[in-house]
Amino acid sequence: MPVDEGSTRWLEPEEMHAWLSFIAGSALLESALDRQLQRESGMPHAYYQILAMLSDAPRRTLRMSDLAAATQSSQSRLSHAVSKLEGYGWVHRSQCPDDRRGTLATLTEQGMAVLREAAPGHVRAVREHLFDLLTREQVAQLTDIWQTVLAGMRDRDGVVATTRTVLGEAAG
Amino acid sequence: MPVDEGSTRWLEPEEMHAWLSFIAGSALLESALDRQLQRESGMPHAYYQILAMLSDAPRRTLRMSDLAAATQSSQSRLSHAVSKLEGYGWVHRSQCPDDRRGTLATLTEQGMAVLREAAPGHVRAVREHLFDLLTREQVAQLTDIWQTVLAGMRDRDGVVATTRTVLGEAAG
DNA sequence: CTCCAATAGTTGAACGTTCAAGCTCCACCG
DNA sequence: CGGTGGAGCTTGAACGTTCAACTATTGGAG
Repeated sequence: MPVDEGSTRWLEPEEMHAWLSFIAGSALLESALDRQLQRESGMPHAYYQILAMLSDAPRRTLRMSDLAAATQSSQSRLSHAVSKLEGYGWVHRSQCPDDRRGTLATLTEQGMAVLREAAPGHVRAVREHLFDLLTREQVAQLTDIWQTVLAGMRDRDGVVATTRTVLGEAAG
Repeated sequence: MPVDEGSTRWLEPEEMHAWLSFIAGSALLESALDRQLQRESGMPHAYYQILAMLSDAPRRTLRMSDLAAATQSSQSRLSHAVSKLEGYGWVHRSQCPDDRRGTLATLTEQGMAVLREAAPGHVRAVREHLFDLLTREQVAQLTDIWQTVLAGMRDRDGVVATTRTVLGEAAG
């Protein structure tokens, strides 16, 4: 229940325009990517990200909590997702040696193969809908903007969001 | 099923960094907004957007298809959502006079009241997580980037995405 | 005028996510 | 060393979205 009344700093026209542009653009972009992946590889973008992060990790293995942080998903969401991926045979769960509460998720050979199949189409879509439309400068600006937002999150919520390193071309 | 092999233009390091930053930042931002709205006003961000768009329309009324375009949602998604909102008494459906296939959605007084209650907290969250962290210049860059993306979508898919005008301070 | 493709909207089932609860195990304090 | 708070993960139900039908209506083309 909002308390405010009177003291609200509404968005200024330029901010409102920026906000509507971002909301609209990013929603359409995300749904385009989701549809492309669903159509050509039978998985949502979120699952692709899980596979991609795993593919880039040492031994293609990550602890559930690290994988959750790397994909910006809740533990619950990740747990459900990995169950599904495990059902497909794309990911394998095992017990964490040093911490018996822990679970390790490993990308299987089959999962790797699926990812390799999916990657080119996905990258093409990302290019087509985003990077091929932007200048080098805009790419740099995009990075700065979202790094700033991420830094803000970290300051607020205490350290989270361990945006993993490169991930390279997911299917190297 | 991807065809490619060999000819894929992978993302360059700067693009990869931009991509991961954007994906992570926007996901965390969106989920922060969703949680704030759910907690303080009992509705997801998508529903807020529907109410906001209606509040800004003449007679607080929009045709379903226009409302769908304005909120970047599929007709199906909107139809389900409006059913829910109608159940709460926040939106009212009526038949379109000029086109008997059409349906009009109108924001009720009660819906307007709920939106007015929700708006300050939502705007505060948007500021806190985004605009208060960015410079004026970055706000302008953000706008340009996403307008470019939207233009790309329109070129590709043929005209869609009628990003409505201002929407003002949703609760004027 | 009659057809017929296209447009507008809805519906139900399948899917993925959130939320709250629960379980196991670790860590640390006394 | 027993106890307790918290971390790590999972589960099931509720929720919102997608997908694929399906109905009803419109706007031409012949």
